[in-house]
Amino acid sequence: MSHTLGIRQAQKQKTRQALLDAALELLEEQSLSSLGLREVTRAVGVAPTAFYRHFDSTADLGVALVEEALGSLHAVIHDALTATWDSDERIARTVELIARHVRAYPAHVRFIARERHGGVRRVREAISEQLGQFADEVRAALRLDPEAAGWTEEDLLMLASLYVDHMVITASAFLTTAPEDLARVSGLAERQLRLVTLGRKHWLDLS
Amino acid sequence: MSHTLGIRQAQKQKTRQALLDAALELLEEQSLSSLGLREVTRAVGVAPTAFYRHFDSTADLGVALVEEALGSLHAVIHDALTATWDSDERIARTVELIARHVRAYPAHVRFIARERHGGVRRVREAISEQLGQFADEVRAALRLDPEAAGWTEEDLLMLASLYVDHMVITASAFLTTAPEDLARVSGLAERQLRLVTLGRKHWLDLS
DNA sequence: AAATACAGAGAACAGTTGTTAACTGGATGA
DNA sequence: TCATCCAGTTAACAACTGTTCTCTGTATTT
Repeated sequence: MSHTLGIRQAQKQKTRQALLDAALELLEEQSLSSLGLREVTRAVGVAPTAFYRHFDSTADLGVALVEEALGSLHAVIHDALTATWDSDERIARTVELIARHVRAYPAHVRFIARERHGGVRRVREAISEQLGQFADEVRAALRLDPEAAGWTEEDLLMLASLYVDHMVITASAFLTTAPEDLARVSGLAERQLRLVTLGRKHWLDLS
Repeated sequence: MSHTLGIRQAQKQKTRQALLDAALELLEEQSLSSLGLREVTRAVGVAPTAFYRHFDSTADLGVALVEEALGSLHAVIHDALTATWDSDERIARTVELIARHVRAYPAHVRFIARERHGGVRRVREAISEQLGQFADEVRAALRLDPEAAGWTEEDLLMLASLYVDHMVITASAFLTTAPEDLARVSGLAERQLRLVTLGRKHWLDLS
């Protein structure tokens, strides 16, 4: 049911995307709070004033980038979690999934890691909301597992948050690791996940 | 053996500290990569050129801030880890220690969380080095525990990294939490630590 | 075919930035 | 006491910033 865009709107979206792409690249070596609107338009090759046709400010652009970087991940996470392998293989595949994603979209990952605690309030809030949503989706997926019997929703969310935070940390670690050390980082992340999973198995032993 | 500084050097250190303090405050609502040298000197009330008597650039100042924020923490961490309470109380006290530190030095904590993945390479590296050192110190402390029998050094470092990362995340969470929700965040962090500790207890069950 | 909407261009604005050079005046050391 | 040092000042620079207003040309609508 996707309505074909007119020439005009199509061109507009193209410029908008060019601005987002240019910004993302410029953000590889600086933070959003130092990104200037002129800098972005210069990189794209349009007049500075054209920026205002798409965004109110660079902060506004940042919020759009959050959507671009995290919006499409919900489906991926859902698939990864509902696949039912045995525990150890599931861990290895999850870490591999993260590694692939970082390789495919390094600039997006860097942006999220950087701006999660960055200097622009609205962007922090947008990221926080998305990650909170991830945690809740993970919690829902964990609920389906037989092992979740006896767990409170609160404790499931506690575990889900641990997983999500660990995912972000791992992604960021992949980003700053030289190619020859990637395997070491993978191994580290896997063992950490295995330890957490072990804790999960014994959570109800006596509480 | 601390040699009394001359009037001259004393005054110099005083302005230097004033620059660091002003910068730290300005950094509460922006990132280091957008912090201008004139901005800092204006806040202190000295001429812009005076800045160069103390730092080459704002990146240089950032590295100094890392030292100020994390340098004094090694001793604190050491004390917290060698104290021998039983496990659950130890966890509660650790989380409480973090909460206190965040309340006492919020700007320092914010700075570290923000610049850990921030836009200035040298500062990222300085933080990474300090956190890596923390992890190694935690590993050494874990080694002393009877429970570490049978553990490889690699696995101990794996666990230590998990603790350090969790500490940073928790500190950052305290920072962005309204006073009435602090208890909830404490509870969450404690349960996560308890789960990790549970995994630790069963790590050698069959590997 | 004519009227309108609107993405982008152009020019100009006041204010900001980092950095250089030459200077001042009080603490320091001979 | 006198020469030296040096933390901080003053003034000036070219370059840059976000934002405003006015204009243009083409796609869209009537």
